[in-house]
Amino acid sequence: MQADIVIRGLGALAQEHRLAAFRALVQAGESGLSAGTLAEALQLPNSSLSFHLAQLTNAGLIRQQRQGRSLIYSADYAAMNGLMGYLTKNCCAGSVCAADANCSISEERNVA
Amino acid sequence: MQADIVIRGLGALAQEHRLAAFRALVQAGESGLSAGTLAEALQLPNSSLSFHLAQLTNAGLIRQQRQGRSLIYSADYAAMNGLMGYLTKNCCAGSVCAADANCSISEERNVA
DNA sequence: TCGATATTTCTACGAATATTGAAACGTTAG
DNA sequence: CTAACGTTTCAATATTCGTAGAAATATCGA
Repeated sequence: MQADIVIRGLGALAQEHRLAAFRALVQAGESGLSAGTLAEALQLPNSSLSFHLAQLTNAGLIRQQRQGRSLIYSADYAAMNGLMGYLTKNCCAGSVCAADANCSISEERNVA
Repeated sequence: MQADIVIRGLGALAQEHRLAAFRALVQAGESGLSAGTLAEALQLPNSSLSFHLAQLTNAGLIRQQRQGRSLIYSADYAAMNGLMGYLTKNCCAGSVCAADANCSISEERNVA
């Protein structure tokens, strides 16, 4: 995991509606939620939500899958884990979360 | 930890120079680094770095402390841990980073 | 095929962010 | 007190983001 994708992931989550959407998708689990369901849950116009879902998709944090007329979105847990792994390794040197560092991906060494 | 401060924290880290600055401060430990040292390390004009440090400070991720003519910045580990805690609890329901869960799932499955 | 449904893309615009030289501010040394 | 130093704030500008109605695209049922 390199800084570039990490930054996109952080940026994707750093917005009220997107964080809410991602939380909802994480909670929804593998089966995911349709765009319409999410729009209603978050009280957002469809076009606005679509914009945010595109951001999350572009950051690799969620995935899209058509089911009939609906598009079902679901959280990409692996991507989120990668993000957490980077933060744990690079931004938590001092304390609690450093204890979990060896639990994460152990292969990469990002210097830049 | 509420969503609002989490969003500010994520937003603060979601930028190339700020992520680099925060990483450097985490690495520097409790003693921190002066603004000038950071500016040189990151190859940024002082005024640009100052803007980014203000963002990080405003998000509560770093602290400032005067020492002579210099301002020493240092990472606030507790804030970062709070951020990680929120993400772990709210955005990682499914898998590895769920703290208690299996640390061995995605060993080599790192999708960039 | 036609019309309804689900969703995205287009468009436009105000708000927020990033950048950097110049000016201002606090601190220290002489 | 004055000059130099370290840093921030100001000002101006360019870029990106967030929003939401309208138009376009894809799918389904009749």
